Amino acid sequence: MRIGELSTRTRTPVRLLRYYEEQGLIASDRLPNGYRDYEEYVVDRVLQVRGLLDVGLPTRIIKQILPCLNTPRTIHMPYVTPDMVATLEHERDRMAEKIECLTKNHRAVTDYLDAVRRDIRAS
Amino acid sequence: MRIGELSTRTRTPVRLLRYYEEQGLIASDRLPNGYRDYEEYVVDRVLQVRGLLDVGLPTRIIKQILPCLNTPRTIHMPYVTPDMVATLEHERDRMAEKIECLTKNHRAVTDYLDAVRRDIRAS
DNA sequence: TCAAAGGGTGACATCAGTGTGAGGGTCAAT
DNA sequence: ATTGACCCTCACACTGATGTCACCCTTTGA
Repeated sequence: MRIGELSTRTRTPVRLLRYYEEQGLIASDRLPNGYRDYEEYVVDRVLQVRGLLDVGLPTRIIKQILPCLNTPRTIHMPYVTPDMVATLEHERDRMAEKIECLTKNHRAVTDYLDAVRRDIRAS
Repeated sequence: MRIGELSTRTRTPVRLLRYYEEQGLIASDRLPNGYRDYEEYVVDRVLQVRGLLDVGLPTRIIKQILPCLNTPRTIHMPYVTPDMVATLEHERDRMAEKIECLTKNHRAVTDYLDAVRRDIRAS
Protein backbone atom coordinates (compact mmCIF):
# COMPACT_ATOMS: atom_id res chain seq x y z
CA MET A 1 0.00 0.00 0.00
CA ARG A 2 1.10 3.56 -0.54
CA ILE A 3 1.67 6.18 2.09
CA GLY A 4 -1.73 7.81 1.77
CA GLU A 5 -3.59 4.65 2.64
CA LEU A 6 -1.24 3.88 5.49
CA SER A 7 -1.84 7.39 6.74
CA THR A 8 -5.61 7.10 6.79
CA ARG A 9 -5.59 3.59 8.18
CA THR A 10 -3.34 4.57 11.06
CA ARG A 11 -4.76 8.10 11.41
CA THR A 12 -1.19 9.34 11.26
CA PRO A 13 0.00 12.35 9.25
CA VAL A 14 2.06 11.42 6.22
CA ARG A 15 4.80 13.62 7.56
CA LEU A 16 5.18 11.40 10.59
CA LEU A 17 5.26 8.18 8.60
CA ARG A 18 8.23 9.53 6.71
CA TYR A 19 9.77 10.64 9.97
CA TYR A 20 9.33 7.21 11.55
CA GLU A 21 11.02 5.69 8.55
CA GLU A 22 13.87 8.16 8.81
CA GLN A 23 14.28 7.05 12.43
CA GLY A 24 14.34 3.42 11.42
CA LEU A 25 11.03 2.51 13.02
CA ILE A 26 9.28 1.33 9.91
CA ALA A 27 10.45 0.10 6.54
CA SER A 28 9.18 0.58 3.01
CA ASP A 29 9.94 -0.68 -0.46
CA ARG A 30 9.85 1.66 -3.39
CA LEU A 31 7.66 1.39 -6.45
CA PRO A 32 9.29 1.99 -9.83
CA ASN A 33 8.20 5.61 -9.68
CA GLY A 34 9.80 6.20 -6.31
CA TYR A 35 6.62 6.03 -4.25
CA ARG A 36 6.87 4.24 -0.92
CA ASP A 37 5.24 0.82 -0.84
CA TYR A 38 4.25 -0.64 2.52
CA GLU A 39 3.44 -4.17 3.51
CA GLU A 40 0.31 -4.94 5.44
CA TYR A 41 2.07 -5.53 8.75
CA VAL A 42 3.32 -1.97 8.82
CA VAL A 43 -0.13 -0.81 9.87
CA ASP A 44 0.22 -2.57 13.21
CA ARG A 45 3.78 -1.48 13.49
CA VAL A 46 2.83 2.17 13.15
CA LEU A 47 0.13 1.85 15.78
CA GLN A 48 2.62 0.17 18.09
CA VAL A 49 5.12 2.94 17.54
CA ARG A 50 2.55 5.64 18.17
CA GLY A 51 1.42 3.94 21.33
CA LEU A 52 4.94 3.84 22.66
CA LEU A 53 5.62 7.43 21.69
CA ASP A 54 2.42 8.47 23.37
CA VAL A 55 3.54 6.74 26.51
CA GLY A 56 6.67 8.80 26.59
CA LEU A 57 9.30 6.59 25.02
CA PRO A 58 11.66 8.25 22.55
CA THR A 59 12.17 6.84 19.07
CA ARG A 60 15.68 5.79 19.98
CA ILE A 61 14.36 3.42 22.62
CA ILE A 62 11.42 2.25 20.57
CA LYS A 63 13.83 1.18 17.88
CA GLN A 64 15.48 -1.12 20.38
CA ILE A 65 12.25 -2.51 21.69
CA LEU A 66 10.79 -3.27 18.30
CA PRO A 67 12.60 -6.60 17.82
CA CYS A 68 10.75 -7.84 20.91
CA LEU A 69 7.45 -7.30 19.22
CA ASN A 70 7.99 -9.56 16.27
CA THR A 71 6.44 -12.93 15.81
CA PRO A 72 8.07 -15.28 15.15
CA ARG A 73 10.79 -13.86 17.31
CA THR A 74 13.27 -16.65 16.79
CA ILE A 75 14.48 -14.95 13.66
CA HIS A 76 15.85 -12.04 15.63
CA MET A 77 17.49 -13.93 18.43
CA PRO A 78 21.01 -14.39 17.03
CA TYR A 79 21.54 -10.66 16.74
CA VAL A 80 21.08 -9.88 20.41
CA THR A 81 24.26 -8.68 22.09
CA PRO A 82 24.69 -8.68 25.90
CA ASP A 83 24.73 -4.94 25.61
CA MET A 84 21.30 -4.91 24.07
CA VAL A 85 19.99 -7.25 26.70
CA ALA A 86 21.13 -4.81 29.35
CA THR A 87 19.42 -1.93 27.57
CA LEU A 88 16.23 -3.88 27.26
CA GLU A 89 16.27 -4.89 30.90
CA HIS A 90 16.72 -1.29 31.84
CA GLU A 91 13.89 -0.16 29.64
CA ARG A 92 11.69 -2.92 30.96
CA ASP A 93 12.26 -1.65 34.48
CA ARG A 94 11.56 1.91 33.45
CA MET A 95 8.32 0.79 31.88
CA ALA A 96 7.37 -0.91 35.13
CA GLU A 97 8.02 2.32 36.99
CA LYS A 98 5.90 4.23 34.55
CA ILE A 99 3.08 1.78 34.89
CA GLU A 100 3.20 2.19 38.62
CA CYS A 101 3.24 5.97 38.39
CA LEU A 102 0.38 6.07 35.93
CA THR A 103 -1.65 3.62 37.96
CA LYS A 104 -1.23 5.66 41.09
CA ASN A 105 -2.23 8.89 39.41
CA HIS A 106 -5.04 7.27 37.52
CA ARG A 107 -6.46 6.16 40.81
CA ALA A 108 -6.03 9.61 42.32
CA VAL A 109 -7.87 11.27 39.47
CA THR A 110 -10.61 8.65 39.61
CA ASP A 111 -11.07 9.08 43.34
CA TYR A 112 -11.15 12.81 42.94
CA LEU A 113 -13.80 12.65 40.26
CA ASP A 114 -15.88 10.35 42.43
CA ALA A 115 -15.64 12.81 45.29
CA VAL A 116 -16.60 15.69 43.03
CA ARG A 117 -19.65 13.82 41.81
CA ARG A 118 -20.71 13.00 45.33
CA ASP A 119 -20.27 16.65 46.19
CA ILE A 120 -22.42 17.81 43.31
CA ARG A 121 -25.18 15.35 44.09
CA ALA A 122 -25.18 16.44 47.73
CA SER A 123 -25.63 20.10 46.92
CA MET B 1 13.84 24.96 52.53
CA ARG B 2 15.74 26.69 49.78
CA ILE B 3 16.06 25.60 46.19
CA GLY B 4 19.39 23.87 46.59
CA GLU B 5 18.11 21.45 49.17
CA LEU B 6 14.95 20.83 47.20
CA SER B 7 17.14 20.14 44.20
CA THR B 8 19.29 17.54 45.92
CA ARG B 9 16.38 15.94 47.71
CA THR B 10 14.45 15.51 44.48
CA ARG B 11 17.51 14.93 42.32
CA THR B 12 16.18 17.62 40.03
CA PRO B 13 18.26 20.39 38.46
CA VAL B 14 17.61 23.80 39.95
CA ARG B 15 16.80 25.04 36.49
CA LEU B 16 13.85 22.70 36.29
CA LEU B 17 12.48 23.63 39.66
CA ARG B 18 12.30 27.21 38.53
CA TYR B 19 10.73 26.08 35.28
CA TYR B 20 8.07 24.05 37.08
CA GLU B 21 7.24 27.08 39.15
CA GLU B 22 6.99 29.22 36.05
CA GLN B 23 4.53 26.68 34.70
CA GLY B 24 2.48 26.83 37.86
CA LEU B 25 3.26 23.30 38.99
CA ILE B 26 4.87 24.18 42.31
CA ALA B 27 4.72 27.20 44.57
CA SER B 28 7.29 28.99 46.69
CA ASP B 29 7.41 31.79 49.19
CA ARG B 30 10.24 34.26 49.12
CA LEU B 31 12.68 34.97 51.89
CA PRO B 32 13.45 38.63 52.64
CA ASN B 33 16.48 38.39 50.40
CA GLY B 34 14.53 37.11 47.43
CA TYR B 35 15.51 33.47 47.77
CA ARG B 36 12.79 30.92 47.14
CA ASP B 37 11.49 29.19 50.25
CA TYR B 38 9.75 25.86 49.88
CA GLU B 39 7.51 23.98 52.24
CA GLU B 40 8.15 20.37 53.00
CA TYR B 41 5.31 19.01 50.90
CA VAL B 42 6.87 20.42 47.74
CA VAL B 43 9.35 17.57 47.74
CA ASP B 44 6.59 15.07 47.05
CA ARG B 45 4.98 17.44 44.64
CA VAL B 46 8.13 17.68 42.55
CA LEU B 47 8.50 13.92 42.44
CA GLN B 48 4.89 13.62 41.38
CA VAL B 49 5.38 16.16 38.64
CA ARG B 50 8.51 14.48 37.38
CA GLY B 51 6.80 11.12 37.33
CA LEU B 52 3.97 12.49 35.27
CA LEU B 53 6.30 14.29 32.90
CA ASP B 54 8.31 11.13 32.49
CA VAL B 55 5.19 9.28 31.61
CA GLY B 56 4.48 11.66 28.78
CA LEU B 57 2.01 14.15 30.22
CA PRO B 58 2.64 17.80 29.35
CA THR B 59 2.84 20.43 32.07
CA ARG B 60 -0.44 21.90 30.91
CA ILE B 61 -2.25 18.66 31.77
CA ILE B 62 -0.29 18.04 34.93
CA LYS B 63 -1.40 21.42 36.19
CA GLN B 64 -4.99 20.30 35.86
CA ILE B 65 -4.41 16.99 37.53
CA LEU B 66 -2.59 18.40 40.52
CA PRO B 67 -5.70 19.37 42.50
CA CYS B 68 -6.64 15.69 42.51
CA LEU B 69 -3.51 14.86 44.41
CA ASN B 70 -4.14 17.00 47.42
CA THR B 71 -5.19 15.77 50.81
CA PRO B 72 -7.47 16.94 52.20
CA ARG B 73 -9.11 17.44 48.89
CA THR B 74 -12.30 19.01 50.17
CA ILE B 75 -10.63 22.38 50.11
CA HIS B 76 -10.36 22.31 46.36
CA MET B 77 -13.77 21.03 45.52
CA PRO B 78 -15.69 24.30 45.14
CA TYR B 79 -13.47 25.45 42.30
CA VAL B 80 -14.22 22.55 39.99
CA THR B 81 -16.12 23.57 36.89
CA PRO B 82 -17.99 21.07 34.69
CA ASP B 83 -15.46 21.91 32.06
CA MET B 84 -12.62 20.79 34.27
CA VAL B 85 -14.43 17.62 35.16
CA ALA B 86 -14.67 16.81 31.48
CA THR B 87 -10.97 17.44 31.00
CA LEU B 88 -10.11 15.27 33.94
CA GLU B 89 -12.32 12.44 32.75
CA HIS B 90 -10.65 12.62 29.39
CA GLU B 91 -7.20 12.57 30.90
CA ARG B 92 -8.15 9.71 33.18
CA ASP B 93 -9.17 7.70 30.14
CA ARG B 94 -5.98 8.56 28.33
CA MET B 95 -4.02 7.41 31.33
CA ALA B 96 -5.88 4.13 31.28
CA GLU B 97 -4.95 3.68 27.64
CA LYS B 98 -1.35 4.40 28.40
CA ILE B 99 -1.31 1.91 31.21
CA GLU B 100 -2.68 -0.71 28.88
CA CYS B 101 -0.14 0.09 26.20
CA LEU B 102 2.75 0.06 28.62
CA THR B 103 1.60 -3.15 30.20
CA LYS B 104 1.35 -4.88 26.87
CA ASN B 105 4.79 -3.78 25.80
CA HIS B 106 6.31 -4.48 29.16
CA ARG B 107 5.09 -8.01 28.85
CA ALA B 108 6.44 -8.29 25.31
CA VAL B 109 9.89 -7.13 26.35
CA THR B 110 9.85 -9.43 29.35
CA ASP B 111 8.87 -12.42 27.26
CA TYR B 112 11.52 -11.57 24.74
CA LEU B 113 14.21 -11.36 27.40
CA ASP B 114 13.11 -14.69 28.81
CA ALA B 115 13.35 -16.24 25.39
CA VAL B 116 16.79 -14.77 24.86
CA ARG B 117 18.01 -16.15 28.16
CA ARG B 118 16.67 -19.59 27.33
CA ASP B 119 18.41 -19.35 24.01
CA ILE B 120 21.73 -18.43 25.57
CA ARG B 121 21.56 -21.19 28.12
CA ALA B 122 20.77 -23.72 25.39
CA SER B 123 23.76 -22.80 23.29
C1' DT C 1 -4.53 17.61 -22.54
C1' DC C 2 -5.10 19.69 -18.42
C1' DA C 3 -6.33 19.72 -13.65
C1' DA C 4 -6.44 17.49 -9.37
C1' DA C 5 -4.83 14.26 -6.24
C1' DG C 6 -1.14 11.96 -4.45
C1' DG C 7 3.91 11.28 -4.00
C1' DG C 8 8.90 12.84 -3.33
C1' DT C 9 12.61 15.83 -0.98
C1' DG C 10 14.18 19.61 1.73
C1' DA C 11 14.02 23.21 4.85
C1' DC C 12 12.37 26.15 8.14
C1' DA C 13 9.06 26.74 12.27
C1' DT C 14 7.08 25.45 16.65
C1' DC C 15 6.61 23.66 21.27
C1' DA C 16 8.00 21.57 25.50
C1' DG C 17 11.48 20.18 28.38
C1' DT C 18 16.09 20.92 29.32
C1' DG C 19 21.17 22.69 29.38
C1' DT C 20 24.14 26.43 30.03
C1' DG C 21 26.19 30.75 30.68
C1' DA C 22 26.37 35.76 31.75
C1' DG C 23 26.03 39.18 35.18
C1' DG C 24 24.86 40.22 39.65
C1' DG C 25 23.21 39.79 44.54
C1' DT C 26 23.64 37.38 49.74
C1' DC C 27 25.78 35.12 53.38
C1' DA C 28 28.90 32.35 56.10
C1' DA C 29 33.53 31.19 57.09
C1' DT C 30 38.26 32.40 56.99
C1' DA D 1 37.61 41.99 53.64
C1' DT D 2 37.64 38.50 50.62
C1' DT D 3 36.46 33.98 48.98
C1' DG D 4 33.24 30.47 47.85
C1' DA D 5 28.82 28.59 47.95
C1' DC D 6 24.27 29.60 46.98
C1' DC D 7 20.64 32.35 45.03
C1' DC D 8 18.51 35.63 41.53
C1' DT D 9 16.96 36.84 36.49
C1' DC D 10 17.51 36.81 31.63
C1' DA D 11 18.47 34.77 27.56
C1' DC D 12 20.17 31.96 24.07
C1' DA D 13 20.71 26.91 22.45
C1' DC D 14 19.47 22.22 21.80
C1' DT D 15 16.62 17.99 21.08
C1' DG D 16 12.65 15.38 19.64
C1' DA D 17 8.22 15.14 17.78
C1' DT D 18 5.47 17.62 14.68
C1' DG D 19 3.44 21.28 11.44
C1' DT D 20 3.91 23.63 7.27
C1' DC D 21 5.44 25.31 3.00
C1' DA D 22 7.95 25.33 -1.43
C1' DC D 23 8.96 23.04 -5.47
C1' DC D 24 8.80 19.23 -8.53
C1' DC D 25 7.17 14.60 -10.46
C1' DT D 26 3.42 10.91 -11.57
C1' DT D 27 -1.03 9.07 -12.20
C1' DT D 28 -5.78 9.41 -13.12
C1' DG D 29 -10.07 11.14 -14.71
C1' DA D 30 -12.90 14.81 -17.05
